[in-house]
Amino acid sequence: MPEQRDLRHMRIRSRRDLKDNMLRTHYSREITPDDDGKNVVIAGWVHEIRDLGGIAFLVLRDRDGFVQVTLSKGKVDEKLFNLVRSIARESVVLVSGVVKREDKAPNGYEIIPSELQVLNKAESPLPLDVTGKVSADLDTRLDSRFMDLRRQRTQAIFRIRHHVLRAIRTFLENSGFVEINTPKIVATATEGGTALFPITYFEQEAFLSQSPQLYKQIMMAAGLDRVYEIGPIFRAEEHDTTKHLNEVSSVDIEASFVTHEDVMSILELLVKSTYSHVTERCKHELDVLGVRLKIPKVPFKRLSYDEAIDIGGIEWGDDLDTAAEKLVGEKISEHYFIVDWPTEIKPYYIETYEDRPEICKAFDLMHPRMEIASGAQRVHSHELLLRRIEAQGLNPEGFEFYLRAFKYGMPPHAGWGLGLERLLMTMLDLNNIREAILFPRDRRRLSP
RNA sequence: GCCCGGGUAGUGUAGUGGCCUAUCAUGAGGCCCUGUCGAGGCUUCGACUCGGGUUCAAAUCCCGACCCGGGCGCCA
Repeated sequence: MPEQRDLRHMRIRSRRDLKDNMLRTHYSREITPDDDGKNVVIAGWVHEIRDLGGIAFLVLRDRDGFVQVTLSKGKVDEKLFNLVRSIARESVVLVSGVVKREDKAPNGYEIIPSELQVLNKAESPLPLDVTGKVSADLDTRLDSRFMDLRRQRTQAIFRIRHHVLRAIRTFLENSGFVEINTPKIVATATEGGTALFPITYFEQEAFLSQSPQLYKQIMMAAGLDRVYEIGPIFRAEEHDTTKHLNEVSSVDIEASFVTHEDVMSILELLVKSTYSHVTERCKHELDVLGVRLKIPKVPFKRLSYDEAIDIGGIEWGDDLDTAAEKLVGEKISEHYFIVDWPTEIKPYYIETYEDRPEICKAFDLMHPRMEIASGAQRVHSHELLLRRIEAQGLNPEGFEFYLRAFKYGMPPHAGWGLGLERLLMTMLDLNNIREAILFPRDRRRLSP
């Protein structure tokens, strides 16, 4: 059983052993001046070559940073010296050599190479400048996203995105949430408003999911109590702004035996803990982006819809338009909630106040720049839910799979959905939401 | 979809009727240079989105198409 032997072999390997079997022995950050005299193999991209005639410097870039490889004429093999001078930037190389402590070198050390392999040549000219000397338009950058991601700034954004996701998962995990995955190919719309992307599902009509709303609610009937999902949602709206995308990453939670107030606390604590985590773990990245994070204080301000429209200068029953959103944002100037929305402008599945059915237990989480999340206490009575669906002019037949879950013991529950890209965009003060997603899908962009 | 602005070397820009065989930076090619770190010096290469029109003359003005940016709308 050769496979079994391999598996056993794998299991006893330490990290060190594994590394010995890889092309490189060290990432740039793993080398210090104290490694003076040590043999290392480093690998990465040729960031720059500075050829001074008698001495040449190759700046090698890997995931973690830069390493200077120094070649002095007469001290290294002449073939190697000439090879280095001829390599096109952004080519992929493997360098074996000795670490030398050197105060004149950028990190206090440099590599004196004994061998250099060009693993893959890069064509020239490059589609955009990686070093940061010349800027490029977002459109140009997105066309060559792989190259754009080699730039420090872009990479910083996506490393922070990784840490934001980690922080969210850790927080929800510690709060008793179970991660789930729900279908992205669906048969019906979740709610009335937003447009859906139709797709062909064998001989049936189907759509890309606009929200996991219905499925996460069904999970409340499954008795999981607290669930969350981080996944894509699709909206076929023809919007063309710096804060909308047609494919978004949504962070959704749903929890049983709680009120909308409870999930609002969870949401504000999650935002706060995400900011803290990023502040602690992404110092370098924040520095690259020139962002100084202020960790928001909880509880966030609660603003009623009535107060919000008063500041925004709009009529009762209207949703906040861009101008109103801006006015309120400027006035509050930190994260806040808008609560107690008119029932008629929110979806059917939101619970109304018993004494005032014209307003409902919905909330939006706002950053001064824009909305970043919305949620509510849900209707959990089958009878009431059916009436609300009909009242919104929707056909209950399409919701049969959903309504069934409310017939056999559905607990009271509440939840919310948070736009990951908007969280990132507001956190890092990015001016376009497309900066916060690797391969944005918008009205005109379907590739790469 | 509407309003406004724009499209110039691989990239980012200057140029609003003749001074444009088009500026600057970056890059690429060649030469010089033994401590660069946005290396430097000399040198060469490389572009007016497309189609139509006005004019003696168009990168520049007009019309149309396509594309891009900003604002708004749509949208939770």
